[in-house]
Amino acid sequence: MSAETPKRPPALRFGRDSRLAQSRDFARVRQQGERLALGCLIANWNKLPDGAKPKLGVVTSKKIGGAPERSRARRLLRESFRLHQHEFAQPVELVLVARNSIAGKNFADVEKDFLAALNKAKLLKN
RNA sequence: UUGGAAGGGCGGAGAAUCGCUUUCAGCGCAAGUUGGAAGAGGAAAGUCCGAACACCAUUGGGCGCGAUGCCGCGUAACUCAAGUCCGUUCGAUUGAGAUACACGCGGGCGGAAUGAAAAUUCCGACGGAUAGUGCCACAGAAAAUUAAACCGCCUUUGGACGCAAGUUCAGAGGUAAGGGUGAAAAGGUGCGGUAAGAGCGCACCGCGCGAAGCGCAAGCGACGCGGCACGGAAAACCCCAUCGGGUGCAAGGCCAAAUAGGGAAUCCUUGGAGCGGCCCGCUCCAGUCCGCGAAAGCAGACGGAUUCCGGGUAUCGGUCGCACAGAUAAAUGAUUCUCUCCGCUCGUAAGAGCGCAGACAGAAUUCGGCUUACAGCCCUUCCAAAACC
RNA sequence: CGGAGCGUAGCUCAGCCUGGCUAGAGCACUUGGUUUGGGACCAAGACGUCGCAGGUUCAAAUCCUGUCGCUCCGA
Repeated sequence: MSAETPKRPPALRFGRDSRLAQSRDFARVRQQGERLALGCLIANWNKLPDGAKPKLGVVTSKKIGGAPERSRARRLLRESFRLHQHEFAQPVELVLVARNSIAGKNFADVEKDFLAALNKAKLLKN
């Protein structure tokens, strides 16, 4: 993970243990965690102790559109998290809520909003 | 060739890297890791019908409720049997049985449009109005029980006027041909008939009843009889016949260990908390047992069912293999390259450039149907226009 | 998976059950009056594919069928 082993970057995996799966996990993060709205998403997060794995949950409500739009929004947000999961300053439980404006956006736009939100929340390393 | 209508079909291809779900194989005590294979649709949608499947209820019948309502044929999941080919494709075997008052096809009958007709096209919730109750606004004399006299027509009585023919006023009666109202006025046309009229009589048409014959049937119907009785509407209530028990995979099951919470047992022993200055004591909790009642999990659920070979007590191993999405805060994604389709621009052309393969849309127990959405392309038939032969 | 309701003028609703009358009410809008001017008030006016399509009927906002959209509820 440190800069001294740049030859083999850490694996960008996103398995079951990187996801929030239960309703009470979502409720805990959204009630007790911190919150920030920016661009096409709303971020809720709860800091975890060092050494834990970061976890992600995505909420796509019916307001976004039909099932294809909701699935696409979820996949784009999840991919953004997957590609940048090792850049967190501290492990967090993160719940991303998609807003209406995400419909029709491509991956680059969504990734930009994702990084901007995390920067503003001071969750990234740099 | 272009445009339109109807019907049917397709709904990009190949590759690289990083990921996800399922599964197989290898390595590893395990966590895991490496490699292979597979991974959204014609509508997966709406949830509008029906079926399967599961559980609950159930002697039988009645009432009620709902659905269906011309005739014939056909069709799924499913079940059974045979076979074990094909290898991933264009197409993942064949045969038989079974169900549908889902639906499809064909036919009959009815209606509408076009037409001189024949006919063609389209549409039809297509049992019953003589089982009963109720309704038919406005207009009109009258709107359904024996129909009904506003104008008119005819006969006639009385009065007035007039030489008379006759005119007019009032009344009595006949009359449904004509006018007028209406969506609809109680058969139509013609001839006879009559004071005037009238199925009053006759012919044809229509209607009703019967019927040889034809057709699997719905039904058609030569011919005969009847003077005509039967308005509309059951998508008003209703009657008749047929069918339907209810709930739905969040159905319905299972769960080693452990648990929020709960119940039981027990104060013998142990720990903790409270009352108390301390001990004894008392109370509570945990420890013990029970337990799917919440979360989580397994399974239902997407299948190697079956055959053959070898050994065995159960059964195990191998082989062939009709299988070939199986998620659960819910996989099927991200980035990039090449090709092709289509559109636009430039160009005589070859071609070049631009446009995110660009529409509707994401499986959730399974199957069949219906309906709705849909960029672009292809095929068939028909119609119209233009060009050519 | 199952159930219930709604769609009528720019907005909020009535009328639908039991078909016919001019599709109506309030707010909003326009014009005129009143006032020094505005508001309020008075008078007049305009505003409707009754969500869409088809059917039944002489006649449909109303009855029936299909369809589209929206809202809510239960496990």
